[in-house]
Amino acid sequence: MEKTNYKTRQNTALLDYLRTMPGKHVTVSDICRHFAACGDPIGTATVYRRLEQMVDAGVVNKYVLDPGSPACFEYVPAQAHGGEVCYHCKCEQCGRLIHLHCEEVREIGEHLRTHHAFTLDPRRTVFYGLCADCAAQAEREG
Amino acid sequence: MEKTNYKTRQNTALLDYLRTMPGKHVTVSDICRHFAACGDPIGTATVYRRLEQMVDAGVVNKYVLDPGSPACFEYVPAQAHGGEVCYHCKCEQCGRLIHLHCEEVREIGEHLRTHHAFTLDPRRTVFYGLCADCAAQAEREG
DNA sequence: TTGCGTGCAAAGGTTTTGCATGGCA
DNA sequence: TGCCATGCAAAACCTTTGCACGCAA
Repeated sequence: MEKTNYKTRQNTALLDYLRTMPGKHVTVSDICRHFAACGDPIGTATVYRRLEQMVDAGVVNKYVLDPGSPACFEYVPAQAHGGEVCYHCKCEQCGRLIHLHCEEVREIGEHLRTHHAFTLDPRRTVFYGLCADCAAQAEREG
Repeated sequence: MEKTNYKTRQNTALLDYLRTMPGKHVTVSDICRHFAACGDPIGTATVYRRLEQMVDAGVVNKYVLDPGSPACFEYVPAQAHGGEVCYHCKCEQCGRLIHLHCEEVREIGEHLRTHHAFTLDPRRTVFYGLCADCAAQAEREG
């Protein structure tokens, strides 16, 4: 269902920028600040619109943390497209993003489909929680 | 870290209302509309403030789905306090929210903790994908 | 009487949308 | 030339906060 995709300066620049940091997450304001600093500014609305397209196309992942705080976007490396899909764990404390390639984890998708009639979308699904460091710290603090 | 807790009309009414629908999701505007219709209105700010307290106390769960759309709140039945949380599947197509109480699904948390040193937070984690109906429809059209 | 709880209104922030202009094809 | 993409500004939205008043203890 991808719409037309003109090759504009902004479109190309945005994708190139995201490609330089696969797996890293950035916010819309991060992106706008970057291009503004480069002397090649891109409008906020345009960034939102292009990003939404990329998410639909599966090229970019979108993560929603808290309401009020901006959403995070992340470029998905090419090898992950359509083949090696990975899940993500996001630490609520330090924001660290952990990639999962474990087969056991992927089985959850199978379980959901067969037992719950639900087709899981790994691109959109994020496991939230605490990473080892932050969990240990929370443990100490009580 | 719970603060003082006066027994006010609003506080009691809100908790009573939530208790009538354990496991169901409501938004802040849902709540306000309900009490306004009852002729016993409660201010929006108050609802937010009391809800935040209840979340801290573990009496209520808060789910953040999409930015822009309101957060969902859910009363946690007494027997569930302290661990018995459920997972959620959100259909990207029709927006339907499905509750999961399956033990197999919950095992994913165990796996993540033991094999990936990640402490899963079920209250924040939402599985995105397609429900049975929408998946079937996508199949036909695709 | 003390101090928290309440509610209104306004602020704060992110995201979306309307509309005229500019650029790709 | 036709039409989509862009960008500015304003709107829409949820949520938080400031402040005066009311009510529980």
